Amino acid sequence: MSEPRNRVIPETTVARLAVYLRVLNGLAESGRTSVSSGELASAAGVNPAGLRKDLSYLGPCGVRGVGYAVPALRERLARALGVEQARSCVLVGMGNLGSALAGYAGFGSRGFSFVGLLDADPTRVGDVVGGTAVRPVDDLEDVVAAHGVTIAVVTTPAAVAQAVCDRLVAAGVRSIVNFAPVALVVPGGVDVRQVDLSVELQVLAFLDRQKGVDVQTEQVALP
Amino acid sequence: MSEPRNRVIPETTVARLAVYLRVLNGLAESGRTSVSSGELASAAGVNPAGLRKDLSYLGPCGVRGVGYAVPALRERLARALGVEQARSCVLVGMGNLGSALAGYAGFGSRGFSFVGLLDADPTRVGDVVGGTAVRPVDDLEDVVAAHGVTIAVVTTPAAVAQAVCDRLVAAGVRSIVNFAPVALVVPGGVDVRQVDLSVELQVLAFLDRQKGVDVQTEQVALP
DNA sequence: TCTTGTGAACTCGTTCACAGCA
DNA sequence: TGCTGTGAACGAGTTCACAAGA
Repeated sequence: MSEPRNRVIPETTVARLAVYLRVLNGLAESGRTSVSSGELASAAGVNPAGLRKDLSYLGPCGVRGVGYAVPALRERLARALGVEQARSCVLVGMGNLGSALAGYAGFGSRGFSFVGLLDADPTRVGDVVGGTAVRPVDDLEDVVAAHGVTIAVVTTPAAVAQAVCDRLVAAGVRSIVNFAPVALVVPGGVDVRQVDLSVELQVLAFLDRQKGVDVQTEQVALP
Repeated sequence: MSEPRNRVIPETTVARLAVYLRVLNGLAESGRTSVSSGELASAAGVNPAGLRKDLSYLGPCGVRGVGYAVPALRERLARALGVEQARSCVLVGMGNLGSALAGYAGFGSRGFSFVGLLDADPTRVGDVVGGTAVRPVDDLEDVVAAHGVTIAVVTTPAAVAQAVCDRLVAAGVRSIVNFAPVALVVPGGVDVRQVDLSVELQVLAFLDRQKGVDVQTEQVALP
């Protein structure tokens, strides 16, 4: 059988599979029909052996001595990631970041559709972002129930993120991406992925400063 | 001495140190003067032992039997992360996401200042975001040189990200946070941190779907 | 006695090297 | 011959358990 094996797929691998799928979509658009692990790996910015190991979690999906068939692999990945049918999500907090995410066309093509954009600010309610009208946050429970939403994105101010999270969980949401800079407390069975944009910058600054120190040290060491 | 040891600090630890610092800032505002590893860990969403190990890279900074002094630890972390003096950054691509990042007040308080906001679209040039005026992307080299910028944020469309990256590197930038969904190719000595917002959502969707499957399986298994 | 600091064990993910097969 | 698929070696990071010390 070519069905996925009973192995559990590590989260790190799932994240990379999503990247491979994005690259394959680009290749398919260019009319490419076949690709090697080396080429795919360099386009995705990973090690070729690692890419093959990642794909091996889905069972054999290439041809030895040749490479991978682009359309077949694309379909295989899409199915493994569950991108075949669009998944309904809600987004709470239509500030700058929330608006950016809601307006990002990339989500639609990757199997996500925002069925609810919610904000507590009455002046924002009614705005149309990415084709969807912003609704008052009081509608949260209604929207989640009406569409059977299980995935939510939180882009509220930190101060209200936990309260919003509690309401989402109570309404039936089981998976949350949190952009607010606080650690959310959730009951078991609920997944939270914490994304802190300024941490990325801070890590980079740390590495950058180390480079600077190294350069200084070298300069001091030189005559 | 209480100076940092010569150990190399893992990137994963650096990222968490930034989170601890954020939590400490909140505690300091509340007037808290002392905190235990357990409390700090739960506020940051990590394991207490791991937190202590993270802090130990900076050398001993707590009091056994008591905990950590909030102001002292705050200063220690700020110094380790290099947040004392503001670092100059440029941001290229003032679309939705770029505007959101540029307008995010959190960066200022965390030691970053955007000295250049650049965009290729003439209709955006002149807009003021977060107190800084948007300039044409042609000014890239001038801005980088004038401020000695070594850190850049790329929020352009994917199609032009590599070209922008090449210009940044040629101008002297050594550290890049890339939000465009392509793997940037850079020479040695240049760090790139790739952030793909839709990958977060995709991983979450995968986990969410697995839960659904598990539930279904359970339901099938029930009488 | 309480909490920190840390070596040691362990788990997880990555890399390597080569067997397997068109 | 060439590239995939994968067990095995390796290394990084996390967790544990306890010694050290206020």
